[in-house]
Amino acid sequence: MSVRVRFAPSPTGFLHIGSLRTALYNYLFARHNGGSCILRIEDTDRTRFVEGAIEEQIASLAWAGITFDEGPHVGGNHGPYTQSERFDLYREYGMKLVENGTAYYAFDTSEELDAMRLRQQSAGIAPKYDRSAMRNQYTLGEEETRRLLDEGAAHVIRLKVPLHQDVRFSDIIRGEVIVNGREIDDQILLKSDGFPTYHLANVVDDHLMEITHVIRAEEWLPSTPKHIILYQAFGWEPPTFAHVPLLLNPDRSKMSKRHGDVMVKDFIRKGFFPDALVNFVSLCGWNPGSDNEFYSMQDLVNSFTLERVNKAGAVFDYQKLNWMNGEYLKQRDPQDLARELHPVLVERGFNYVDPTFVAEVIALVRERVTFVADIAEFADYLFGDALVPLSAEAQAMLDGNDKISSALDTFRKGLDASVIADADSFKGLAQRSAESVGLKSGALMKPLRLVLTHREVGADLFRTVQLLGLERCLSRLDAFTSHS
RNA sequence: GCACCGUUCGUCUAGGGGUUAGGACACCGCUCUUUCACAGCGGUAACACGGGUUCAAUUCCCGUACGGUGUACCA
Repeated sequence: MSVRVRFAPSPTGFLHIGSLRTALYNYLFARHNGGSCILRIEDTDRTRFVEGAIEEQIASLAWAGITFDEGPHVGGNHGPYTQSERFDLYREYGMKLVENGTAYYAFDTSEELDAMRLRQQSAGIAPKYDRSAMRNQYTLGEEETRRLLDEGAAHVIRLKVPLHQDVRFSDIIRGEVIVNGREIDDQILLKSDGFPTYHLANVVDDHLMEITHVIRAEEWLPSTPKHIILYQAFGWEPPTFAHVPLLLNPDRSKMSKRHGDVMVKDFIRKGFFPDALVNFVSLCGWNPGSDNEFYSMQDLVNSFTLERVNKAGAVFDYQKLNWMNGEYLKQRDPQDLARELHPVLVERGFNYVDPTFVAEVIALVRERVTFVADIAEFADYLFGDALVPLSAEAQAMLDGNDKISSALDTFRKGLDASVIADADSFKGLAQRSAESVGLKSGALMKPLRLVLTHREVGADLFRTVQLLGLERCLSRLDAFTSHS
């Protein structure tokens, strides 16, 4: 039987970075095994539905290079892939369980349930549906149940959990997990609005869609026994489970927006490369047992196995992600990067944005920044004529320093096309200019950089001068001279 | 509270009965250098604790501690 996995988000908001990783692991596992990766939308909670969320999540996944073989957007033989479109199915399967005695009607109001939990809490026992004390099919009797149903009373259908039975399943990542039946709640399967809960819909769909491996976040581990019971109740073979560890905040709690950006769209907006993000995220909780840290999507597909997924949660290290993006930045084709940077430059109103020129600037400065867009700020003096104001320290260094002024003046007089064309000529001129006032050439470089770029740090000054061009260099030197 | 899951440098991790416990990010230092960065070299830094089992345990077992997740008519 060929592998079939699914990624099953709910359309309640933007795609979370943790979800991206879960989707990625599903995708990698499917590709690695020549199987299918299915997208299923779990929108059974009508109150939490967010307009446009499905589209956003699919787009974020696609941005990362994660595509699906079946799903609401691409079709397939096991559709529909949106649970709200499968509404009737769940009722039908829920009723099968009522008929075979593994599920039952319950009529309790939420107030009654709250009261029950309160009672249990104060009695110091675990909150759990009390089948023998609440208002349900068993306590009310067949006749009364029938009557309530006939008169259209609000009701739910609950799973009848076998009390005296250990539930066990094998998780690829965790190993054998055993839970005592008495710990498991009589989960609601069908809500009073007729919609299924996650638990029912999930099991029914995974079975009907012939899912072989359920790869999902660790937060689902505690409810997996319910799902196993559900499979048993239906008489179905459960899929293989693999619960992947959580992505964590620095304080080791479940990763949330409290500590920084967590939505994929935030990472896109910040300018991360999709392959850098995918590379980084794949290594949060998994590694192929090698010291190499750089993997293309194809590399990941080739080496991914669930057996090498870690058990413990991983703190999401933004700093290391930045580093990795910088590494990708250094390997990208400058021409491609120029295309990406262009709109940013235009938006900032720069006028030196010829693609070839921009690519040269990128090649010069990219090892100093993390994102392509940073280059617009880092090398603004190359893209436009307006310079940022000099810092106070820079001003102090240049002001009233006769030696430097004089050396700069000498430099300006000697600057011509031939100097700009050749690094040695440039260095020679700088040296002569400096020595003319008894300075070392190094002592002139900083003032020169300040005058030409208004920045204290930057890339190689000769290359910078070259890219600036003679005209701009002269006019900036002149502007300095006329001020001093 | 109860259930489940987890625990190797600050972080991501490799490893696994006998190792100088390896790599990466970050940090510190040196080299290079016109600055910053890159690169190169070097450094600080970890097996949560207690019992077993064993000739030997960081590695296997059991506890404890700590942490996380779950405990909804949410997923």
